[in-house]
Amino acid sequence: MRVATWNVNSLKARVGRVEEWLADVQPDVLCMQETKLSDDAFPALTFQALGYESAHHGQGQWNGVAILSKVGLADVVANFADGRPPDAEARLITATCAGVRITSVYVPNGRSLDHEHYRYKLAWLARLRNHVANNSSPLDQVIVTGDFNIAPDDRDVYDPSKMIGATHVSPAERAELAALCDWGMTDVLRRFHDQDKLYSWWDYRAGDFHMGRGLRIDLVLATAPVVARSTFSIIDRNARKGTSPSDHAPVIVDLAGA
DNA sequence: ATGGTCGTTGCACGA
Repeated sequence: MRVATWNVNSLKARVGRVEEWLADVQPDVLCMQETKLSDDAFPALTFQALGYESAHHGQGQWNGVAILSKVGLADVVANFADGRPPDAEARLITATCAGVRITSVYVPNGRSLDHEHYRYKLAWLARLRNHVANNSSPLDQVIVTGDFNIAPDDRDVYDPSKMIGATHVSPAERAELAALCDWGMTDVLRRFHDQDKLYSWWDYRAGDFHMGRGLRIDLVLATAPVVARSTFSIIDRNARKGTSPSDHAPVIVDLAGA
């Protein structure tokens, strides 16, 4: 079973690239972020023609998350399932695919440490942890994947000195991510690759992709039963090349068995 | 020299 995540930065602008990539890589499950579509505008038929069921939680213009699956898509829950008023922004969707409870997340960017949006980011991360802990056990097969807008470690940053005082690396947001991992999840790519310079996002400007200036902020977190099945993981940086790419590359994880 | 692009929308702003 091949599971992938990709922040597509507008599915309307990217649907051709996504179709091409699906045909090439053949994931069983693809979690997408930043579809920037209303549910009405989501191209479900396009994905159905490629053999995928889909679930989308969108708001139009901004945000928007989706899950595509060839291996079943059950018990779909849009937004948080914690009994509190729903988050105003469309940033997570959860479904069960072949026995794995999978959440596609688009964590708030934060903008800057002194911005209201950064407080929203931290509160959102705490709520995500609560959502996961209250709806699943670390002994279950659980994946939380997407654009976390957090670089877990300085290895995941092209130049840590340029990120001092910035979002994506602050101790508070890294602590939130660590707390989710402490609950029982592992950053799967790091089970297979220890080295630095593995990035999943590069700014469109200044030739950052070509110059190797990126961040690893798109993560696949999984509980131990999923990690035990994992056989391979890679960031597909080829998908960042060519005409009209997203500014993010997909991250792929392969699992043994169904 | 501290820029640079893309997406949304609409002539600015978010990432």
